[in-house]
Formats: sequence, structure tokens, C-alpha cells
Amino acid sequence: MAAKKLQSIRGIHDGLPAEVRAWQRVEAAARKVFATCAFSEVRLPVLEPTELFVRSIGEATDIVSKEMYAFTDQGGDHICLRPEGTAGAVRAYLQGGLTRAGNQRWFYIGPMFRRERPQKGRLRQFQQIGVEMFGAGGPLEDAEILSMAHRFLSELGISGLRLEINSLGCRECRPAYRDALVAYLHARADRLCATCNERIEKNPMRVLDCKVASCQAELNDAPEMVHHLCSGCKSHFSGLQEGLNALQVPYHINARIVRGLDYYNRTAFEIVTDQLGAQGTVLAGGRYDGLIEELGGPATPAIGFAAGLERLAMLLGEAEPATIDVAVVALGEQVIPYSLQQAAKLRRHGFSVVHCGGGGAKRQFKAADREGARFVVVIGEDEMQAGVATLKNMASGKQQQLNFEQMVNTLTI
RNA sequence: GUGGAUGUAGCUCAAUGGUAGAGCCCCGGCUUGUGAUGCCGGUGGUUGUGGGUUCGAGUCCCAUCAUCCACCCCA
Repeated sequence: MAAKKLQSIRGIHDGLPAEVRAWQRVEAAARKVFATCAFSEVRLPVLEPTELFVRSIGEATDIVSKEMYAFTDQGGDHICLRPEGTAGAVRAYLQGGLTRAGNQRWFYIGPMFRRERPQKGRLRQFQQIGVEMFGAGGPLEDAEILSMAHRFLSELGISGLRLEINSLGCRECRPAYRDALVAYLHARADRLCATCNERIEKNPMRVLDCKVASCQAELNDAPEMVHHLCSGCKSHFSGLQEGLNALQVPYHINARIVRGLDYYNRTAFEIVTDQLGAQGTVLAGGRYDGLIEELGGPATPAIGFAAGLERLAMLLGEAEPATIDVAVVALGEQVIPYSLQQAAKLRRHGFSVVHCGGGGAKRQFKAADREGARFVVVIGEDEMQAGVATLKNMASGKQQQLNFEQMVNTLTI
């Protein structure tokens, strides 16, 4: 009976060495840039109560209504794999009693789960690099957060990115705008597609980014939030733009940006690329001033963003192949113990070393080459007697006999 | 959830319904301490899985699973 082929769950991929190296390049850039802005890493649970996301993201959103891995555990609790990071961060902020600890600047890197149909740049388990700032409500913080995102992506050397910003208004001005939009849409409902018609009442702002060409034609003159902002939101939005100008962060205003999660207000933004097909959003976020209060805390302004780690990794150039410093080639049974000791000694000096395991010289050199060894240390009986080793530079092919100290010096260069 | 494309050796791919192949990789050899180049040889496949049509199926039909792309959604 043939064993059933065992494979990973659909849309959930293994991070094998080559891919993890790319991820680590992205993570290193994030840690480096975020540290310069005084952000601290947090590590938060992957499992959360389902209720947390229902209350924060919104029950009607696609994420909550059909994409969460939610289940009842053996004790009857309703829990789920987190589909995003912000809700859990807010929960931890409140649970940790940090509401009076001053502004909090956090970042995290970890897996998120959404049961979508997989495609390019979209997995069921994917990683986000997220940033959250609690307690600062001004437009300058928005500008600084965007500047940090911009610097993070510049650090990675990714080109062809475009920052788009918008304002979603607030509880003051959004209802009136919504009414105006609904009225506009109703007036031409017969010329809009079926899904747009469904959304007119449920979520009219989503109609704006419908991709059907005939719908877009109808939406040319649709009212836009940017033109219906209350005075507070208006000055916030212009303050943000002044800040971006001062920091020389290039941006475009895109009045059609609508975030898919209910908790956003005022500033919303996306950084997009045209190199990833249909999943071009590489980093996105916005302000969510009402969420902390919504989840039971004191009214506290907050802003954050999340970047797709795998998507960013896909935009990276060719990575350098992995290399090691030294491969030890032992010639002759008698020298094996000695060669193992020499390998261990080199490792204590901090070099990455593999021992080729003895046997034929040819086989060992081949192995050394495949490991990407910069140098090969050859130890035979002659070398062992003389207390030296033959050090071969694999790139140049040159080799010479050296004692241990000379070897360390050569390897250090 | 809907649609389209694709599943053949470890990898990339061939094979008018008639004996499953190539390149790369891997292993061995080209005089016993030298890789990456050259030459010679070798291992390796129930053609994703399960049915069906046929004298005969990698090839045609049905189902199923997976991957990719798009819709949708979003990081």
C-alpha cells in the first residue's frame, strides 16, 4: 500500500534556506530603520479570541466573515489564528496596563492567517512586519511614520514604489459624506455592476475602487471624502502633507484608497508596486483613533502600518549565494581526530567551518566547493607532523602551508 | 467562493493513441593528496491520484488533489 503523499496545507509554504535568507534581509532592514525611530519589538500571540477581531476589524468585512481560521477548542472557547496584527497589539497594550506609560512605539514580525484562494503574492499563512504607535494623534506623527516606512523600503533598494495617501475622515464628517455618496450612487445604480449595487447600502466607499471599467466611468464625478472633510480632518490632512514635504517623502493623493478594515479613520495610505501582478500592495496602514476606546480602553489616538514580508522579498534582487569560511579536508584515517580538533579550534575563533568527513581528496574538495567554502584547510600526515595546515584559496586556487596563527590572520582578511 | 492554464526523472522540459527521452543535478572513472572547465560511463519514472473508452492511454473522457494566474480580497 502506497503511503499517501504528505504535503503542506494549501497556500501554506515552507521557508527553505534560500527564501529565509531573503526574509532575513527584509527583517534586518526593518530592525535597523525602526530602531533609529525608537520602536521596540513585541512578540504577540498567534492565537487570539475570535471576538477580538469581530469587534475591531468588523463583522461585515471579508476577513472576519469568511477568511478566518476560527474554531472552538476542547474547552469550548472560540479562538482563531490571527488574520492581522493591529487588534492583538491593541489588546496587549490594554492588557499590559500601558495606557498611562506614555507613547508606545511597537513593531512585530510574524505570521498571519487568512483562508483565501492562493495566488501570486497571496498565501494563507503569510508574514507581516507591523508597526503601531499608540498615544500620538498629530499629523506630524503620521508624516514621521510614513517617512520611516519610506526609509525602510529605500534601505532594501526596491525601486518603482509609489506612496499613495488619502483621508477617510472621522465620525464627524464621514456620515454626511456617506449620505452624499449613497445619493450619487443611487442616481446611477442601473449603470453600475451587480456587486457595486450590493455595496451601495452595505459599504458604499468600496464602490469607489471597483475595477469594472464601466463602473469607473460612472464614478468620475463621484463625491470624494477629501472634499467633505470637517475642519479638524482637513487641517490634519494638510498637516500631514506639509510634514511629508518637509521630510522629502514623495507621495500622491489617491482619493479612492479605501481600507478594508473598519477601524481606520483620517490618514490612510498604501505603498504599491506594479511588479507583483494583482497583489501590488506592499505596505499599507493608517490611523485608527477610535479602536483603543472601542476595545475598552481610554480614548487614545493610534496609527500603524503592515508590510507583506513575502511580497517585499519577491522584489529583492538576486541574493548572494550562501558561503562559509572554511572546509576542512582530512587525508588519511590517522589525521581525522586531529583535523576535527583543528575545525573546532577555528570555530572557536568565530569562523564558519564544515569538516568534509575524510575519504578521497577529490570527493572532499567537491564537497567543499558545493558548500561555497572560501578556503579549504588540507590536513594530511605531513601537515600534522609539522604542526601546519595547507590553506587553499578556492577562488584563486593558490595554496600555502601555514601554522594556526598565520591561518587565522589570512582568514580574517 | 468563481473562472482559465498546468501536473512526465531531484530540477527544467520533450515524446502524430503504438517500446517513456534530453539537458542540468547526483554517483563513479580519466594512475593512488586538490574543486569549479573537458572526456567516458552509471543510478534514477506504476507519467499527481482514482475510474472509464480502446486490441493498446503520458496522449482521449470523467472525477479528485495540487500548483500557477486572474476575479474577489488584501500585506
